[in-house]
Amino acid sequence: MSGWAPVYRVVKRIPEGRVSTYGQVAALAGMPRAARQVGYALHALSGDENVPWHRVINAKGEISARAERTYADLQRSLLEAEGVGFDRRGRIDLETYGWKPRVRRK
DNA sequence: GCAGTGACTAGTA
DNA sequence: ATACTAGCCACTG
Repeated sequence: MSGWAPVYRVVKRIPEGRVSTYGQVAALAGMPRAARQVGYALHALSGDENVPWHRVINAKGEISARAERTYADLQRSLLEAEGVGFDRRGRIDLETYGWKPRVRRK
């Protein structure tokens, strides 16, 4: 166990049907420049933890790709089950977005 | 302690 | 809009 408790606490605070970004979580956890570490922390999650890791996405409003694509698909399924909508490009719909993405959509 | 790595971001071309 | 680059910071070997 490492010092990721603040990160997990913040992630647990994300309401159902909403999403947050790595950078936002990092900032709220007190490590504004450690967005990458947030991803690492979630990856290190055993799964038994009660952490809604699927509500954390990148600044573009998309699900970040990782080694195994199956987990990305699972994340999308979990979000859709909570009522989070996706557009054709795989972006989260602004309706369910907690804040605006940094990049403009087409 | 140094080098490589990654579920990130912001900037530039 | 996409592709590449440079910072970023904690973990691993």
